Amino acid sequence: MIFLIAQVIVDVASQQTDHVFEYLIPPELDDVTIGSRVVVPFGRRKVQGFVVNLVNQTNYQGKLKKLLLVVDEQAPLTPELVELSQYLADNIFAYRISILKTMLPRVMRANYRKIVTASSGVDNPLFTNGIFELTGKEDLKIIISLKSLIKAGKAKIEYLVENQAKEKLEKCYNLVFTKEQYQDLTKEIRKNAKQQQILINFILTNFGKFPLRQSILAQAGIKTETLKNFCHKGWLRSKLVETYRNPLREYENQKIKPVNLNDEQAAALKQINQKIEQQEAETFLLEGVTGSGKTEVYLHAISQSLKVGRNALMLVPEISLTPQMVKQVHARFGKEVAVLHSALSEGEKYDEWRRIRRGEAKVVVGARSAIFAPLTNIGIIIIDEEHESSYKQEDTPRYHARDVAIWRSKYHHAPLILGSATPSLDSRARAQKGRYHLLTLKKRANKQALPEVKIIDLRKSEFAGSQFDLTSELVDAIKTRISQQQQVILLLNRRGYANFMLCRDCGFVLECPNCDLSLTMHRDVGQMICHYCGYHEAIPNKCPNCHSKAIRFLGTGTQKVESELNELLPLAKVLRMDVDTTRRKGSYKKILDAFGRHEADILLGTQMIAKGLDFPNVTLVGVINADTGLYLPDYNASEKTFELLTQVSGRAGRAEKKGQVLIQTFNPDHYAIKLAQSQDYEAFYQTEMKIRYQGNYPPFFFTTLISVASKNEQNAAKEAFIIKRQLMHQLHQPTIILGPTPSAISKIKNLYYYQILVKYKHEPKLKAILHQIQDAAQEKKKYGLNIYIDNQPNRIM
DNA sequence: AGCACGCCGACT
DNA sequence: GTCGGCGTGCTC
Repeated sequence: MIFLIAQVIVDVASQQTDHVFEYLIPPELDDVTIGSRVVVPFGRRKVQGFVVNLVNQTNYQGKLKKLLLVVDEQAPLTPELVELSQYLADNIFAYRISILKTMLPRVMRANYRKIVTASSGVDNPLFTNGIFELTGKEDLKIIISLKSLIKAGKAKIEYLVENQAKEKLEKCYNLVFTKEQYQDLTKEIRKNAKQQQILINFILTNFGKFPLRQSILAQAGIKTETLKNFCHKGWLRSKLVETYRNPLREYENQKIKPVNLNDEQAAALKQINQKIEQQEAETFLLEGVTGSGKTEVYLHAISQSLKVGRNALMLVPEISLTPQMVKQVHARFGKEVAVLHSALSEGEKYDEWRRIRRGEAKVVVGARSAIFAPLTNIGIIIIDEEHESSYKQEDTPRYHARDVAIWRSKYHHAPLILGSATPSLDSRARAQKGRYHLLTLKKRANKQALPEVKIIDLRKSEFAGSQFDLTSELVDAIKTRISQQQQVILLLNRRGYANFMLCRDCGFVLECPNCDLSLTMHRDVGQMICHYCGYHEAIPNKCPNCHSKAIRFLGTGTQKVESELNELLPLAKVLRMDVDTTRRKGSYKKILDAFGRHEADILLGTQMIAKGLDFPNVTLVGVINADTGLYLPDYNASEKTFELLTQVSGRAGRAEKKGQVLIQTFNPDHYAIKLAQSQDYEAFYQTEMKIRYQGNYPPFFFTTLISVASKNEQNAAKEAFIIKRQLMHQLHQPTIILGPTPSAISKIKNLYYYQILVKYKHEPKLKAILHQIQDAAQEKKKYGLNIYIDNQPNRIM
């Protein structure tokens, strides 16, 4: 079927352009398909766009323009992804173009340039080599004079759409003679030309395997100069071929056999495999205690999917995409694996993505955005640590990878596994209702007992040293473990040295001038730093308000605990891991590798150390303050605390040696902490559900958060009230509308935030109303009002 | 979004 | 007169 017209979503993110624009397909571009990336004329500019449909009829009254270019040989988006973008646009209040762009590697975003070229004979000092490139930062005067030149026909403006995606090329060598002819050539080579002889022998022994890539020849010890020489003599011909930047190169040639499953794992797998074979969509919630071997079940399910000729997609949280984990999957599935995560360079991401798109990779492992991997024929989707909040993107498009996974699972008639030791209440409740199929793993795979967890009541404990951070009990336990050459993980969910500066005379707290937050003291850099906007100033030595010397730095961070440990345990080596020590690329891996080699006794860090780490020599986990997240004004504060404590406890005693966990808290009777102690997820689930029911919170209600931001506090509040009135007008019982209230951090980067929370059970009209609010938001942006809509937000603070 | 058109006040 | 400020409307 030949189509005449392409329907295109153009790369202009705005309300008024958030629909298809139609273009004629010129005969030379008849390779265009649904999902093609194209360049089109748009007004007097040129923009990139994506073809979402091909048709033969149009309702458009004006004259259609023609497509200018089809950018890629193979359409980057599959028809499935094009369809998915429409579903998401309807549900997450984002422009379709923003969704299409997030589905692709960053290098496939167009680079737009505007170039003014002088006509021949025009000599104007503005131009260099007859060209002036507009960057958008020029003086008004310059723009005016350029415009008048263009008007007078003395210059032309050109709009360029550049493709940033570059393929890596590698030199490759082709044969030009027959084997016999090469054999004859051997005689022409002088006896002392060792390099040439090596090469000719190589050619003869590897005959038939050519063309060969430079990298392979180099591995065989053949020098570039010799190859050049042969090409010069006409004995070989070189050409450039496309190659992949391979992030997994270092893992090549390792293959590990699957591990046998215990009866629980096998029973779970059987249910999953059945759905893989029958090609039926079903969501499984795999609830398994830490160390129960969920990963092994995933790997078997992936094998099964490959066995029936289908592909597999697996998501893991960014933080647990450690080399350890990637290695494991790669060792099992070898070259069929593609990985997608933030540690890859843009080029590597692009190449891994292309291997997937071309069907060369059958197993994809990646972080959140890998849920858009252009895999076809998916047989299984897995989301590990499904409770992780990082699966929801925090800025637009605010998609949740879990929702996308459910959509894709239905599209492909493939099962979806959501795995966790501490499932999100949402998922667990759905399993209760029968919407998900619950599978449980209660035993640890290596038959190790769960670690023994003890709570230390900070209100009646003795402290080691002069500070009130480390109890004697914890420090003694650390000493014991270190004396036995074992290692310790310590969690403190706060970075910096001290949380805030307080003046004892006037009560002044040093705050960020741009945000509604106190500044954190970072002693190593001598600065008070805002953790939200990065503002910093020197640490004061007297109160900035009353000039009293009686100032105190209160609240403990990882830096302070680090120095206390150095004081109390001068012989112990401590590695600190938080945002401050892992900012540089690769430093994360460096710290973990060093700890793995036992170059340190204690790993002290924020929540980034709580998840997925597997160090067999760690037998003690200490939580320095379990209360940091407990009283945040958010409905899921208990859930997050329980999750964190359970996850971090799971780091202890993963091998033969029994683990021990010590949790320091001021709230030893809080249910989240008590149940984390007994590591009883089911009991926590039951308790928390009652509280959610009483408070009308998820999973009993759906939520949507609408926030309004403005430089002017009154304007933000006023707009929020207008929106509330609009909602009240159209929504009914039992929908609850809370607010507007200032957000928990009412000012960030000099913008004031007001928010409204809509809690609803069934509100079919809500989507339409929110779309109206979003449409109106475009207009209000002009007056400095930003309106954000977040469906099922992670946080409602 | 970004670009042009068009209408109105200010200034050489 | 015309320069240039911003409001308005369109892009297949």
